[in-house]
Amino acid sequence: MGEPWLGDDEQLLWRLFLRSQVLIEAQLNRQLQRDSELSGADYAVLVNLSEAPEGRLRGFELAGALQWEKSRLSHHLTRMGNRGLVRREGCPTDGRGAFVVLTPQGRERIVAAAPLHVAEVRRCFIDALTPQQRRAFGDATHALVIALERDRAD
Amino acid sequence: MGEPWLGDDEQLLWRLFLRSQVLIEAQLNRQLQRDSELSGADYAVLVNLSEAPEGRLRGFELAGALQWEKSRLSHHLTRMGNRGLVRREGCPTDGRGAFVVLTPQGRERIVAAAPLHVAEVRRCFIDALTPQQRRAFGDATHALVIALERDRAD
DNA sequence: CCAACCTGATTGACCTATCAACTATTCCGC
DNA sequence: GCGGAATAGTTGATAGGTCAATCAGGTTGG
Repeated sequence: MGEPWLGDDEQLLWRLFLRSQVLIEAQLNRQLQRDSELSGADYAVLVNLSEAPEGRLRGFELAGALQWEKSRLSHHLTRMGNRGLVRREGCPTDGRGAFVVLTPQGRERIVAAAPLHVAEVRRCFIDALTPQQRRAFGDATHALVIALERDRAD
Repeated sequence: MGEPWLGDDEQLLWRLFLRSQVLIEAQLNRQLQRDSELSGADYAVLVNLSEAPEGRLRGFELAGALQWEKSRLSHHLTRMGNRGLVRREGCPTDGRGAFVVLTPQGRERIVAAAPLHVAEVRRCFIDALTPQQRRAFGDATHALVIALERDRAD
């Protein structure tokens, strides 16, 4: 299926999708910064660590979960380390590796931030859609993610 | 509607949405860079200019269309200017303002890039969805954008 | 057992984005 | 018209992201 160019409806759909991305990302980053002094990236790191046993993960696990490049993770952890949110710890069983550990401070911060952030997600994403729209949206998004991941072959 | 925390299905929906954003953005940026040596940001600027009469827009119009901060636009235009893609031109009727103008080079580049990019959008977005999914998805995304824009009150 | 290769992670250079401060001009009410 | 507010745009400092190079520690085949 599919001719070259995009039809009007297809174009509209695409532009709406792009716009929704930009708007929602901006809105949520604003909320995090305002209420919790965290960036979206900070939040994602903290959520992953806080859900891991003992608040610790190997670097490559964290990078995989976030789908970040290792160098991005390394730089970001350095900055978060300077703010006292995380700490690096050598791995006893693999001399190359390191654990990333949530500090008590970091845990406090994510515990305080999460409810506010989730409320904002609900307010401007979940509650903006009717239950039918949510189902349809989830269905379509799922198809999209499947296709994109097959495409990347990862 | 809407209790505090998110249910499992809501959580899944949200994480799918985030993931689809990351994947599709990465995929399209890769394609643009590989085939046309343009970033997504470059492409967005060039599309907006190329669709404007005479390939020229006032800075604030361009910033509005892209939903960019003025300083981001200014920096980005400087860089694109250095690469010969756009040019700044004073505005005769408003001494503060400036036009951003597509150079012949810039037009060549966007004309060459667009078909390849559109083909990729079709391949990994449009064609990944069935016609019903497209309709439902468009409907939901539209609701989302409306809500977000009302929210921003802009 | 050791050379070649792979993996986990860091670093530095460079590019891009954001924020706050600033300049210059226009608009507006009186 | 004039003083203050609003608008258009630039700049510089700083934070964040990407790429290529590097390094140390594992792994494996001959």
